[in-house]
Amino acid sequence: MELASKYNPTDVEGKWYQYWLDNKLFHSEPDGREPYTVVIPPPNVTGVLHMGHMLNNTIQDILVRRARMLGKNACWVPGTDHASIATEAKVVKKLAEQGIKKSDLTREEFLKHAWEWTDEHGGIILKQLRKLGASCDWDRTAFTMDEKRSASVIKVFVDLYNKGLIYRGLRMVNWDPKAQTALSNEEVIYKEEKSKLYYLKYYVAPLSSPQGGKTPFELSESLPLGGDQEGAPVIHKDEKGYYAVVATTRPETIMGDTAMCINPKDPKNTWLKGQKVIVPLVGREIPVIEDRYVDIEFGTGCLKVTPAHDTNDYMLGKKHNLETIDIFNPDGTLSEEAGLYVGKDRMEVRRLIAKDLEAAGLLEKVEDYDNKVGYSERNADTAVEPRLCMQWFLRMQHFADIALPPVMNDELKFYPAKYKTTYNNWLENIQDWCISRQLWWGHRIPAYFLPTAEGSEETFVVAETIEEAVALARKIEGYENITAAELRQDEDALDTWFSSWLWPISLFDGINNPDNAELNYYYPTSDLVTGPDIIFFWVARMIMAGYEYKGDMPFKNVYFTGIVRDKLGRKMSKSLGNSPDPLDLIAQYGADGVRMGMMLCAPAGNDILFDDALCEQGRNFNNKIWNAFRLVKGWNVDATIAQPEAARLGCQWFDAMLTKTALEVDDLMSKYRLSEALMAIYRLFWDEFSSWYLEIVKPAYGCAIDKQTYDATLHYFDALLRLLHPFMPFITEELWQAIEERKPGESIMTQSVKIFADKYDEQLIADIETVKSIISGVRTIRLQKNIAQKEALSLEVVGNHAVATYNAIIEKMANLEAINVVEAKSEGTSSFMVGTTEYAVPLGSLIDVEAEVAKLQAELTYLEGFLNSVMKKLSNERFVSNAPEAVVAAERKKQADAESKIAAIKESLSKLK
RNA sequence: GGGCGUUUAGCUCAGCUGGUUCAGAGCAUCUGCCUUACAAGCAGAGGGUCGGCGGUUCGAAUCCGUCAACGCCCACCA
Repeated sequence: MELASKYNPTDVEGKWYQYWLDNKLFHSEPDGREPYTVVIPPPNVTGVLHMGHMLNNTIQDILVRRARMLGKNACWVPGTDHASIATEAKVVKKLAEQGIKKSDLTREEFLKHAWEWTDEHGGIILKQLRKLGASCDWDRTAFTMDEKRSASVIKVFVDLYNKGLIYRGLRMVNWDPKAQTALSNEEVIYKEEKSKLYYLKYYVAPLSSPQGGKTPFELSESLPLGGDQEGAPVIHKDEKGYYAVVATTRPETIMGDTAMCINPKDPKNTWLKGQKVIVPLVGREIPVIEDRYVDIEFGTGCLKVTPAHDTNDYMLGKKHNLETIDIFNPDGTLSEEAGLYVGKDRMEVRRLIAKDLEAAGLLEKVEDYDNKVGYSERNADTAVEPRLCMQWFLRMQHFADIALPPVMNDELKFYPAKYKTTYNNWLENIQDWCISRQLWWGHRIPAYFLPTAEGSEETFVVAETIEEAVALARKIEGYENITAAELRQDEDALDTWFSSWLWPISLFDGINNPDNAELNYYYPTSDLVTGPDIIFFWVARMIMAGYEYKGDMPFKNVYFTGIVRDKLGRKMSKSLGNSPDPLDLIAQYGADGVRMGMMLCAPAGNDILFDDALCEQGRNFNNKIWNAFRLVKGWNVDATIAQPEAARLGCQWFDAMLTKTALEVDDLMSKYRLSEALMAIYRLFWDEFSSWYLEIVKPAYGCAIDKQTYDATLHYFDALLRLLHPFMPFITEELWQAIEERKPGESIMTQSVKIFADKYDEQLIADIETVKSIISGVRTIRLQKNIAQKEALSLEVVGNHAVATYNAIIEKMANLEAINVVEAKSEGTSSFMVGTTEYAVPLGSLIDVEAEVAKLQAELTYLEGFLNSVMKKLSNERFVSNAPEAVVAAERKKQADAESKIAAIKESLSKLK
C-alpha cells in the first residue's frame, strides 16, 4: 500500500469516529461484566469548548477507553447543565440587543426566548467533544432541565422540605444587583482592591431642653482633649462641637446607619458611652452602642452600623435591637428610604457623597486602603451587595455529617489527596445553602402560597404538583375549599447546583425510579474528573446527595485536574486573549496531537502550563508512528529466509521491553499518573521500538525480511497501538485496521490492552543496555573521527566480554566486521569504557594520540577523585560499623571497580606515550 | 488572620518509607548528518553544590527546625 510520508489526521478522524458511532461502540447496556462508569461534568448548555473542557474530557476519555480495553463495561454519560444564572444573563443580553427588556416580559414569554436560545446554541459543545474523540454514550445524553432531571429536582426539594431540611427565612444574602438575584456564599469571589477609607465626622448630639444645646458629655465631663498618650481618650472638638470619627469604605451607606458602635474596652472612646451621635448629612440621631466585636485597633475604633447592608452589622443590629433601614433597590440604586440620592447607583453615590461630605466639612480625611470586595461569580464586574431578603435555605449540617467520613477514611478517594484537607475544612464549617434564585431560567420552587389577609404571616404548602398542593392546602383550617387558581407558586427558581448535585443518580433516573436496574448496575460511578474549583459547588454536594438518596458514594475516585494556564502561568481567559480555540488546535495538529499535548503537561493536580509546542510534539509523535508503520508495511516478506541472529535476539529483547513497559503503565494508570504513563509509551515507541528494535531487525536495503521477524514485528506493532489507543484513539485505529484485514465492525477499541506476560527477563534488558552503550561508544568514535557508518570497523574487547551473546546485534548496529576479545588492546586504538570493561576501536593512521591521551587523562582524574571519596567512606570506622552490610559491600565494589578502571586507563596511557 | 502546596538542568516536571535505577525524563540548546520509514528526522554531546541557613545521622534532594519567594483555599476586620 502507498502511504504519504506524513500523517494526515483530517482524513482519518471523521471516518473512524463515524465508524465507532455506526457500530455503537460507545453504547453501554448493563450486562454481566464489571461496570466502569463516568458521568461528565455537564458543561453549560450554551457554552463553547475551551481548554479546560479539553483537558478534562481528554482525561475522561483516556480512562474510559482504557477501562473498556480492560474488559469492563464502560459507560460515559454525557450531558449539559442549564446554568441558570449564566444562561439567563446571556438571554437577557441578547433580548436587550433586540430592544426587549426582561421586565416587560412575562415569565412564560421569557422562558420561551430562553428555550429558543437553548435549542439554538445548546449542545454545540457536545458536538465539539466528538472532534476530540470523546467516546461518550450519546444515546444517554441528558440535560439538567429535561423532563426526568426536572422531576428529580422537584421530588428532592419536596422530600427535603418534608424532612425539615429546607426552610424559608429572612436572611442577609449575597445579592447580585445586575442579575437581581441572591447568590450562595460559594458564588461570591473576593478580590483585593485599591479603595479609599473615608473618615467621617459624627457629631455628638446635644440634648434638647432644658440643658440648652449642650451634650451630655459637656455637662458631665471635663476630660482634656487630645490623645497622644497610649490609652488616653481621643476626643475631637471643633467650633460646631464634639464629634466622633468613623472610618468606612462605604460612605454611601450612611443613610442606613442606625447606630455607632464602640468596643467597651476601648479607652479612646469611653467618653462616647451612652451618647447619641448625628449621622452626617442625614442629620439623624443614632445611639452609641457597645460591642466587643469592634476592633479597637482598626481606624478610630468607631464603627458605623448599617444593619441592612452588612452581614456583621446585621448581626449587631439583631443583638442590640436596632432599626433596619434598607436604602437600596434590588438593582443597586438608592431607594426612597435613603432620602438622599434617590435613584442613583450606589457606586455613583459613593463619589457624590464624598464630595458633599467634604463640602459640608464632615469629611475628616481620606486614606488609601486595600480592601476585599465580593464579586458575583457569573457577573465578574458586579460587586455583590449584602441584602436582607426572604430566601430558601437547605440545612447543611446533616449533609456534612454523612459526607465527611467516607472521604476522610479514604473509602472515597481524592487524587491528589491534599484536597481532603480542603474538603474537611469546608464541611467542618458548613453553612446553610441558599438555594433560591430570583431567576426564571431554572427549576421553579414547588412552593405554593395561600391567599392571606394583608399583614398576616404567609402560609404555603410544598408539593410536587399543583393538584397535590391543593390537596395539602385544603387540610389547613380555613382553606377547605381552596382551588388551584387561588394558589400562587413561588416565583423563585433553584440554584443550578441543586440539580447538578443529583447528576450521578438522576442520569440513571434513580430519583424518580429508585433501585432501578440501571442505577443498581452503574452506581456508584467509578471516576469523577473535575477541577478543584468546584469541589464545594459540586463534588461535595454530589457526595451528600449520593448518600442521602442512594445510601452510597456517587463515585469511588475523584481526579482533580489542574487549571489550564498559558506558558507564562497566566490563567486562560477571554479578556487576555491567551486561550487558543481547541478546534483550531485540532485542525492544526490533529485530535491525537492535541490530546497528547494536553497530557504531556498535565501531571495530576498541578496547574498545567499549556504551550502549542506540546501539541507539536504530539503531532510529531503521530508522524513517527505513521512512518514506522510505513517502514514495516514496506518490507517484502520471504518465507524461505531463516531468521537472522540479530533479529532473533532483537525480538526476544523487545518482547521483554514491551512487557516491562506495559506493567509500568498499569502501575502508573492505577495511580492516575496519566502523563507519566503516556511518556513511558512514548519512549517505548520512539526510542526502544523505532530507534533500536526496528534498526536491529531491519533488512539491508532491497532485501526481504524473514517471515518470523515480520510476524513478530506486526505483533509488537499491534500491541503498541493497543497500549497507546486510550491516549491517541484515531491514529491507532487507522493503523490497527491497516495491519491486517479486519472483520466488519471490528475495532481496536474493543481489543484488550492486556496481552502481556506479568514477568519479563530483566537480565536480558540489562544486557541490551550494555550492548547499546557499546554501540553508542563506537558511534561516538565515528562522529569524532568523521568515519562514515558505511565504513566497517572492528572492535577489541579487553578482558571479559560479558555480552558476547549479542555480538550479532553489536556488529549490525555499529557496522563492525569483527569483535575480538583481547588480553591487551593493540596500538593505535580509540577506546571507551562500559561498566568495567574497556572497548577499543583500532583506527590505524586516524588515531590522534594527543586527543586520546587528553580524553584518558580526564577520565583518570575523575576516577581518582571518585575513588578518593569512596576510600574516605570506607576508612570511616563509624560508616563501616553502622551502615548495613549491603551498603558497605556496594562501596567495596565501587572501590574495586574504580581501581581496575584506573589500572586499565594507566596502561592505555603508558602505551600511548 | 488561619490552612494547604510549591521551590531539582534554559523550560515543564519525576524522584514513595534517608545509602548503585541518586542526581533523572521530555522539550529546548550545541555538534555532525538530506543514510533509500520519518529533517515534524537520524547520530552524538553539553548542562543542576536539588531555594537559603541550621540540625539529626556514619551518610540528607529525601527527615526535623527556621527563613525567603511564589501559588491556592478558607475567614465578618469596617
